Amino acid sequence: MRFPMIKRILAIEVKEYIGKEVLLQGWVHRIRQLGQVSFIILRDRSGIVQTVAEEGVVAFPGLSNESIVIIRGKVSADARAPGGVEVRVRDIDILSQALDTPPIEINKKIDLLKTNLDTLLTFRAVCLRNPDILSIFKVQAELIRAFRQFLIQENFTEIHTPKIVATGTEGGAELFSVRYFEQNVYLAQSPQFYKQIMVGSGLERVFEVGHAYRAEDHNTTRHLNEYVSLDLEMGFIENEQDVIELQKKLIQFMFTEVSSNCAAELKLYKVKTPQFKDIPQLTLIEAKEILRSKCNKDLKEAPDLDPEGERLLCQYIKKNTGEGLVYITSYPISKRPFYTMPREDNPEVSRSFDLLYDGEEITTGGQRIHNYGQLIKKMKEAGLNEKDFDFYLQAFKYGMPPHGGLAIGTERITKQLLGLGNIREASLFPRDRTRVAP
RNA sequence: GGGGCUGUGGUCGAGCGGUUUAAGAUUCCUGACUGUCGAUCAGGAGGUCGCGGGUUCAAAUCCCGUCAGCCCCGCCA
Repeated sequence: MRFPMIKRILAIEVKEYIGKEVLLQGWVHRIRQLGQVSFIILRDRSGIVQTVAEEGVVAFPGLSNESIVIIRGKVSADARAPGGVEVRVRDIDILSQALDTPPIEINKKIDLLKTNLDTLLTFRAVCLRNPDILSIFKVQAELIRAFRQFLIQENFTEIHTPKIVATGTEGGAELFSVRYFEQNVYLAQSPQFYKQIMVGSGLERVFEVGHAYRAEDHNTTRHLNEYVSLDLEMGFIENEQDVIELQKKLIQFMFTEVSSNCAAELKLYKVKTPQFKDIPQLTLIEAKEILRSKCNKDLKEAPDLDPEGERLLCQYIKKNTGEGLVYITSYPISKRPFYTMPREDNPEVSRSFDLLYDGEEITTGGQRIHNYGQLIKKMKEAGLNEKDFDFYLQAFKYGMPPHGGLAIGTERITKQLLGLGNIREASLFPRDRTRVAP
């Protein structure tokens, strides 16, 4: 170590050290060489800062983009520098040299970077260095952090439930099968049963940030076979409206936090968080009627909206109310899992809901059945064997409060917020129909 | 699972039977420039046009197969 006396500072802190000697460590983001003066742009976790080498870069053989360096120099205020401050290079040490030119352009702005998604994913480790691409995951981390903070404030307890399970939530068709010593097990498609059990355990209010696995043969811009689910479940509710009310506050909090803590990242993607007053609610029947009468789309007897219907409906709602989100409620019970609570006044209609955000579903939730006998009956009707679900049914047999919950798709809300074209962009290392590496 | 489409230097792409020695942009290398900030200017490097077969006097271009990828639908977070 050549400069043991000086502590490292970050790029963002340079402006606080005008006139002082500093030590920076980071990546060579870009070199601009002009005759006898060279600009070396340094990148670290806090951002980028300009350094100036008066004698040119020839004094530092081996210096190239992406090499890891230690730069020592004096901070000077200069109106010509970006941000009005720069570091006058005294010395550079190369900690780790980049041996080759990166396959994609790391220092390019996102709107100038024309690289295809497939290439970006193939060179994922390299392309994540691009600050604009990396900022997607700063926003995502903030969404998750805010989700966690809000729920903790609301007295929820964070739980971690198994992803290796013996049975699925709905039966087994969309589950990945895994060899587990001498038996066959599955990857959990949802923490549904476990979070309900934990409501019954006495925690009342629980949440989980965890992976969910879907062995569905889909290949679209909004599906992953492994995704991060933001789940919550709460006891002692009146009905699904209590869950919706909580989620409205939750979503508002998440967006407010991202808006203030990720302002630069949102600006980069030219987006703003939705500034909703109140998220409107439509029953499925009302939604279909709007589509039929206002959007010239007749879904007839369809038990759900199709993707085009979701897009058109959101456009209509935005035009007429300014809201970017909309709840769809009262789905037919036949379209929902067996544990979904039916309405007392109409057992064909469920107390479940979806939340659409700019034309795409980001949440499904609802009230669940808490009556043991009713649950068994529904389970049998769904063709499931109650013996396989004894671990789950125990929670109900000995008394279960009325409860409900929901799940938010992390990659989906990230994609919708940033206006990304493909959900794979919102996953660090996406798992889709064919991609299992990197 | 069904349907549509695309594979051309590191990256992005034009060309879609014959003056094509495969355009252009960007990256990279060399040179010029003491204030760049998508630097600029000059020069240079980099491609058996995904792979295999076929049609033709002639194939990046047409046909078949194959592999890879993208998009839409069903389903869902």
